Amino acid sequence: MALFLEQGFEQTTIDQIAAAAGISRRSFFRYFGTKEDVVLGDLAAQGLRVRERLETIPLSVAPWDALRTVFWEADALGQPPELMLKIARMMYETPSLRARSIEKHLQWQEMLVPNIRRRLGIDADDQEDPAADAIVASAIACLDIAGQTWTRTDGAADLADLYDRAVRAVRLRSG
Amino acid sequence: MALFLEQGFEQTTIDQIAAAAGISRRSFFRYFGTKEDVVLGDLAAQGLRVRERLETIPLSVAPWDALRTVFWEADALGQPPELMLKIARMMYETPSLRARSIEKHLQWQEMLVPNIRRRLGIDADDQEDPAADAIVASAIACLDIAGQTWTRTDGAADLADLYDRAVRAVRLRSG
DNA sequence: GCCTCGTTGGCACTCGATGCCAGTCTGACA
DNA sequence: TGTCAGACTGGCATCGAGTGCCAACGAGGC
Repeated sequence: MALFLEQGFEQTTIDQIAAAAGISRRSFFRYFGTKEDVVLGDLAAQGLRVRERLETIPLSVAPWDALRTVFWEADALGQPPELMLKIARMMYETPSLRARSIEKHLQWQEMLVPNIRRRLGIDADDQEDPAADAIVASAIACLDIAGQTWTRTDGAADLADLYDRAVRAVRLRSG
Repeated sequence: MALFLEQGFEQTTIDQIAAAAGISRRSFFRYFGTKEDVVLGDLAAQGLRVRERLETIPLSVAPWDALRTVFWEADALGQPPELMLKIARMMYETPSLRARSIEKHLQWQEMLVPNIRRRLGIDADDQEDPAADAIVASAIACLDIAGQTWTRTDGAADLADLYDRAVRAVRLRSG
């Protein structure tokens, strides 16, 4: 990660990473399927945690409220904000990273939709209703936008607050 | 495209495409920056058209209504549905294609947000308001979900109708 | 001491993508 | 008609990501 931040993601080769980590190039690919996974590896595991947490929330809670809750509990940044900001900025500026992160978020989608479908009372074998998918996709989009805005303001604004404002804008009748 | 549909996107090499097109491998990369561009090349141009069309819609029209209008006018499929279905299915099933298509849609985002900001009356130099970004991102997410649902139902449902249902689900107060 | 299994590293290879250079074609111009 | 510029093309070399295969090493069980 230090190498990435120092000289850029695309400019850093696997050879450099392997050398810095004291392992062989071949071993690197045993731990990380792709170069992007070094940065985005947590996202997959985080998705699992979000899903598990979502299951514990009563089905009576409306989709948007339930999603809002689980997003921020599973967040658990744990890293110093200054570092997070640098990583986030790299993510938003590197096309391949950005694409992969969205791809990972699509996996979140698959993990969360079944629960949201139940929440909406949609038949399990109804393939045609886009409601649950749309809500989850929009919620994740808002999460993404919140992060993007957060980086744009150099971390000045509060992430959760930005998310709320994003959701409000999307769902406001006057929009 | 025939090669892709026949043997799959990833299984098709540039050499095969070049040979089939009667050009050299090197020339291929002069026409298409990447292999994905063969499938997704239109998306970029389509984005430009969407933006231009959006500019012609009075600022008094609300964001969601304006976006809905421009999405379907710039659609212009023009292809037989059976073929579109196969291509769409390939797009949703091939990770690299899916990632690139999302990347292209992110470019749409950048193109459309300024107009939506004006529509919402947001100051041009207000970096912190996520409203316009959130609306555009959600709308594009709904478009994506509509397409995905459309493929899942083998093209049975109407695409525009699916989009409307997706948006309605997202914006419904009871969600 | 032997055998097994998991981890590792090296090697070769495929494939996407890029830079460089030389050849070809066309159209303008004297 | 000869020539010159510029666009298009192909071939070549190269880089970097990612994969398959096999041999070597080391820890632990029997």
